[in-house]
Amino acid sequence: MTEEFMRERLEKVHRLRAAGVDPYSRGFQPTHSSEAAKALLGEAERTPPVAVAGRLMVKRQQGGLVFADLQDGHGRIQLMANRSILGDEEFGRFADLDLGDIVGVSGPIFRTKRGEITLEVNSFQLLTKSLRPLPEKWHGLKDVEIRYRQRYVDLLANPQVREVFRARTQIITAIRGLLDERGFIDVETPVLQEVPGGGHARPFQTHHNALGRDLYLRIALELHLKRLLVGGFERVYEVGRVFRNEGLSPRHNPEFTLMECYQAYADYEDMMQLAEDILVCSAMAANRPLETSYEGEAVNLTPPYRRERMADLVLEYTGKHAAGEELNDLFEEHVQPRLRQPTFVLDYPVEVSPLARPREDDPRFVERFELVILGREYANAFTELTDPIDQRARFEAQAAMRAAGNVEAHPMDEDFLRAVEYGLPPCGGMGVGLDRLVMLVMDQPSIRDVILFPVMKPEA
RNA sequence: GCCGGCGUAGCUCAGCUUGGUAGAGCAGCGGUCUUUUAAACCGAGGGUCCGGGGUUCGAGUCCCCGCGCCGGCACCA
Repeated sequence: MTEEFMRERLEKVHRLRAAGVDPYSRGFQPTHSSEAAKALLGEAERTPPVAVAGRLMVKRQQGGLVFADLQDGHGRIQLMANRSILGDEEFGRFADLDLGDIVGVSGPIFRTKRGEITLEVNSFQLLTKSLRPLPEKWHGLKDVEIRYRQRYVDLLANPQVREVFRARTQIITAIRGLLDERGFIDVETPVLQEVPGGGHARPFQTHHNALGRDLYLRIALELHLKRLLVGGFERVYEVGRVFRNEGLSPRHNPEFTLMECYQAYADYEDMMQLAEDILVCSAMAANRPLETSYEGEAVNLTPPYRRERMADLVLEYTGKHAAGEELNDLFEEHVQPRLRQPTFVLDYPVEVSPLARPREDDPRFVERFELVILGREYANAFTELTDPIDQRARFEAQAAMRAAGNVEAHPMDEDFLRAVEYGLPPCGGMGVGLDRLVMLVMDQPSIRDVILFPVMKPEA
């Protein structure tokens, strides 16, 4: 069927070329978007001619009239071609256009008897001939496999999907704006790294031919950003892709987008404030309310968020006094899934936080928090460890775990230690997984719904 | 990696339990129709039923293997 369909369209392409029409032409200049063209009419009966361009999505022929919906980057506008205006030949050419074709049209805007704001086609130009059939106009494209593999079809067939990705961009732009406004500078650090540090995750390995050595794709942004604080930048951030060689799930894509920021002379209390600001600014950027819901569950993102020490939460939910990795394990198993409203979980065990500053009153714990909403983490931050002697000891402890077979233990990074030995100012830092943030704000159930081209196995 | 569900026309879906060699709507094709809005009406088409094997006189349907997708677990601050 596809073969037959495409053969017919290809024959049409040849016929058009033979008739002197370029089915892949250019030079059409739209004067208005579909939205702007519709807005132009106001209360008037007719406007002067405008030019719009886009893809034909629906066609309805009524004898000497053809109605069609033209979709552009902003929305849709109805077109009406009239045989008695265009003449037989041009009208025939318009009626011969296919769904999926990209066309430029010119003419005045008016209102039909049914009240639909419509462009009366005075002239038109085929810009791009489409060779493949569009998904169904009413049900759209539902098959998730095609939606993810051929996102271009998903985007052109399902307007809500375009809105999600537009919102994603608006959220990230707003977060950048917030940080820029506060004096953070937007930097770029290496994706290809000798030592994949700053987190606990299995890295992707690659190879540089000319250097003749293996490199890793970064799993986090942290260690290079802190080097920049050593260099004298006092507030830095990066929005960047990181890569973790782990399983896939509705919450995990092997590559995802992380925002990390570091602020000299700040601590994790400041980062909590910043986290709240980022959540609020994200919801606003996407035009979503703070009192909202995710997959049907009510959630209120209005600050201030509850703050609880991890040890207190574990005691409350399990009745157990615990410390170290056991505390963290108990928290993750018994507490985190039950934290539904936004909660800052404070003061992690030092054993699971090799880059964070110990609490002065109890060095078994560090000044670290994670922001948990609906059982999921949205931010991870600490008052950074600035003592190079302690940092070296932490790395050595991690190296021992690594030697004992823990592949996710933090690797030794001598250059980072050297930087810290020059002097890292006291600072707070935070990381926010932006994909999951967009999922929350836009109420999307899968990370694949907020990543344009998620990782898939090969077809066939 | 393990467990479960799913895979039928370009798209959205029936048919599978109770085997008898495939159906609808939209899209496409041919025709009628000058203000339509999921938009009509008439007509003729269109399928390696994910792939491979097996059981059977006969498999879209039952069994086995494989592939892909979805979900859960494992993994994953």
